[in-house]
Amino acid sequence: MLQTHGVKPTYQRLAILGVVAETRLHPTIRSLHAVLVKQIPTLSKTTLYSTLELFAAKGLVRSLTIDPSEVRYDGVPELHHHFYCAVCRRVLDVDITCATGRIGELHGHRVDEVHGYFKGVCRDCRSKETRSARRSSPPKLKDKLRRSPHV
Amino acid sequence: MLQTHGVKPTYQRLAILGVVAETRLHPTIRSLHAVLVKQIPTLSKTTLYSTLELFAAKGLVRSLTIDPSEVRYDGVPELHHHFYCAVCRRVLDVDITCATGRIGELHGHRVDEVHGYFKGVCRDCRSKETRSARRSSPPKLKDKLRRSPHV
DNA sequence: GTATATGCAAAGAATTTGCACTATG
DNA sequence: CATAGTGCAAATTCTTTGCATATAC
Repeated sequence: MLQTHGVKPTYQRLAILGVVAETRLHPTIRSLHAVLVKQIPTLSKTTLYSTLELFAAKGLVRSLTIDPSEVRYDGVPELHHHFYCAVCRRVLDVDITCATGRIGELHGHRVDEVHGYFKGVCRDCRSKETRSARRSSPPKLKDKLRRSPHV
Repeated sequence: MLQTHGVKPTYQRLAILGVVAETRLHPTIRSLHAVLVKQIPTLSKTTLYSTLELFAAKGLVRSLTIDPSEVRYDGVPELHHHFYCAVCRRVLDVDITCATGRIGELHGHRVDEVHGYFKGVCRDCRSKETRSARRSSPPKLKDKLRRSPHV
């Protein structure tokens, strides 16, 4: 997989690609580090940053800027779009194909990537919303869950 | 305009909304500050951050995360999508209406915002690309134009 | 006069860089 | 061995916060 894309398969890179490709949780650098350190105790975030940038350049992963505070990574090769829940901060896959054919050209610009970002409140969080929750004042950022769920 | 959205019209807010609403350059906090300080020398970035967060909450502007390094703001009320040029880092409007009707509901999730982000190289930068430019090594981030164009 | 808005300075957090060390072929 | 990958620590930059001052109704 790595060789076919011109990337030297090191121990770290294989482990990183494994996690990104098998999960659909759209991990962040931080969550990847938290998970992978168990397996590779010396793994640094520097390596994660450079490796994921390399993977993105080689088309092995896509980087998502749907979460305003952290970059998310997607290792599923099929082009698809995403939903971001402002409450639980999960990123979910959306399977509509609309606009995905626009890769190539648009208004004379060369289009390399198309990202469809839908933002709102996911089904799970909607059902948990209570009147008391709606009534409370908006949380400060540091009280919000800045940390996304594992991986 | 401000009163109708439940926002007290202060001097700063009027000036900020004026710039964001009249330009189509999708300004950042930094570029807004650079422009507005000429008119309001004491204007702080703190005020810009809190004001634009307020405007976004009231639906007066939309915040775009298409530029991975800075939040962009869009004051044009009509729903539209965006193109990001990886070379000159401009954000351009795109007039396709695809997926804009998805606001409301999707897979049971409540959708408040839809963002269509197209990324690539804009028409102007394509025509400027020379063989020597293509041959040069990728620039370091600090050598890239981190600063977006004015406003 | 009380509530809200503004602004400064400091803190917080994600990302990038410099450089030394290590592993790969 | 030479090249390329890794990792630590420091630096950079965007964003948020705490609190003091100023403004508005």
